[in-house]
Amino acid sequence: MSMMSLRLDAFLPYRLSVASNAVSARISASYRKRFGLKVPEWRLIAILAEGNEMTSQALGSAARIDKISVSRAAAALIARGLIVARDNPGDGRSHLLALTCRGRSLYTEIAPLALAMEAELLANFSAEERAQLDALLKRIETAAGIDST
Amino acid sequence: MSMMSLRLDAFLPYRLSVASNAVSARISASYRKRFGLKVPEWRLIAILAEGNEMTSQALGSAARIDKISVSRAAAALIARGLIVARDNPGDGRSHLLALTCRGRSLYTEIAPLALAMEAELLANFSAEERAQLDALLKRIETAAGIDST
DNA sequence: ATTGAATAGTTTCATTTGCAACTAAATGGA
DNA sequence: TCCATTTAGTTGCAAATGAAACTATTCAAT
Repeated sequence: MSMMSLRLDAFLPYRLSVASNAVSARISASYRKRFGLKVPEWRLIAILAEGNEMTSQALGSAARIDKISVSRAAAALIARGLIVARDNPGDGRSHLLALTCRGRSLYTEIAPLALAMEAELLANFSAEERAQLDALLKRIETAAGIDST
Repeated sequence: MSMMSLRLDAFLPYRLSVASNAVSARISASYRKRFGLKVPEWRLIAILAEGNEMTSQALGSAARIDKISVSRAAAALIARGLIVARDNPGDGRSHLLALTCRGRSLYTEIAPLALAMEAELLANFSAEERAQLDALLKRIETAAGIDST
């Protein structure tokens, strides 16, 4: 039988891309419009808000953003006074980046909004289903190899 | 309690984007390298292979690609002789697009490869888990609104 | 029929992105 | 110590993408 059936509709990369784009279009458009933040900028802020100052590299690996995008996103955030860079005492090539007060305060504005939008999206999902989805996505990532720098 | 915890790591848009990018990086890089096809081009071929000739619009809505990208992808495929356009007898503004022999033969080369890569990715998933993942992704799409034109 | 609004598709232009080359600092040997 | 190599991060340039304007055709209403 030479008839292999590839229905695009049932093809994982397609499914994932469509779902991801649909979600992203909704949510990222919102913090883009309201706060002028692009996705990488928002991610950097979110990561910095979770902990302390860190280098571009650490930031990029935590937020899964390549170094070029980190560089550009950081430059934009610094220009807006949302983060600051200080020399890294341990390595003269890099800086340590941290949220400013304004950055942190922006974060405390966005985060609840982002969570609310996520909650709305997942309104019809039981806790178990959410956990399943999360677990399945993590397994997919692992299977695909964690290279998406 | 004013402490809302948004761990980027557990944030659905982030999770989806990372998973989608990881999968896409793997698979789309492969048919890009081997066949010189970009994602939209591959999608058009896959949709056309499923059925008969159709207009750009129908194609775009089936493949979830906006009309600009359809236009460009179709132009590229026509230039390579993988699809043909003929006047749409029913509407002078549009064309009917269909695979050429070469296009179909390219498809029969790629499709098994694509399915094999998908299978590899899902190797550790039971049939039930695959079905779950698929169903959950579809529900997410629906919840996010089917606008990702 | 004729005109005004809507639709299919393309093109142009501005923005975004990604790669490769670059600077600067650190590391690891001879 | 000095040189070669690696690593951190930035920048310049080319390709990709997206929004808005544009052309051509159809549709709807008079």
